Amino acid sequence: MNLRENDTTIILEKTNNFNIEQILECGQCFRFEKLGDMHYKIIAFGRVLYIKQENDTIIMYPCTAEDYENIWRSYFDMDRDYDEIIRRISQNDSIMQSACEYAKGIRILAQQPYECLLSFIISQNNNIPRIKGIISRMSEKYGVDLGEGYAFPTLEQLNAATEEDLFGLRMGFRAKYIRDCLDRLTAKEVDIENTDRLTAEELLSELTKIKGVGQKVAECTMLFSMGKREVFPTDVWVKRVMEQLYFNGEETDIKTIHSFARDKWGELAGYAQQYLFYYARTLKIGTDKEKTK
DNA sequence: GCCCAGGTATAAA
DNA sequence: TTTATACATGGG
Repeated sequence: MNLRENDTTIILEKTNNFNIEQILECGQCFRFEKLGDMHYKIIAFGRVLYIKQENDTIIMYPCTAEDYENIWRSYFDMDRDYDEIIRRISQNDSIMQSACEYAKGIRILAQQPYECLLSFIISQNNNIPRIKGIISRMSEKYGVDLGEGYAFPTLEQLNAATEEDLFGLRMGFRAKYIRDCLDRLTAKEVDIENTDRLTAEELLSELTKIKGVGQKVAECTMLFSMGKREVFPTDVWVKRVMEQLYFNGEETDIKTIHSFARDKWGELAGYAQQYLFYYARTLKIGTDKEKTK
């Protein structure tokens, strides 16, 4: 992979396993806007980034070499060998081979834990377009104006909001959960910054102290912002695709799915999960209007 | 109008 | 311990 640059644009050439549409639309983050085919606007780390992809060439702007090295390189997980991951999780597994072939451009982003946690609290029993809307309204009202968008509000900024204020953003019953989360982070009852030394199990019990945070929200937060690649968040789509393809159409439960995934994919289960999620949701696998492609 | 959405808290059995 | 239900909102 070569890298060229000028003042405000970064161009990456010959990238592998990078598809900006799949990366953004696979349900791991919510602060992006589609501008055109393979052309997106992202807000993260208090910045607006435009990104356009043509085959294996990626253009990012405005972006200095320093921005790329300090922020976006790790955000897009550029130093990971995804060929190797796909090889390992799909060996002797024709189902995972299909999912990886379909979604081979996915990368698991390294988001900020605080933003990720709040976003996935909002995500519960909710759909992606509406989740994006709620987070967008929250950012417009409480976040910093970046000129071409609003930053995700900091803990200090959001602390100005009462539960009623949050409810006014049309997040519904999740308002009390967000308020509880903010309170516990402010009181430092829950620490989401220094998590590298904690196991996924330890982090699960830490995060689930927060009201409205159960296993699923905790696992998404761990996978998408804390580098815990072994967790296997299991939502309705993952459950569906697992039941249909791995459990022969039989109904099963989360526990069974988790131990199956841990045995089969081990420390790479998070990647397997994300390929399956995109595969299942995009093709509507396991529903009556399932797409055949 | 109905069903569903990257679930969880709470009550009841 | 497991199972049932409420929860706010809006897209399809």
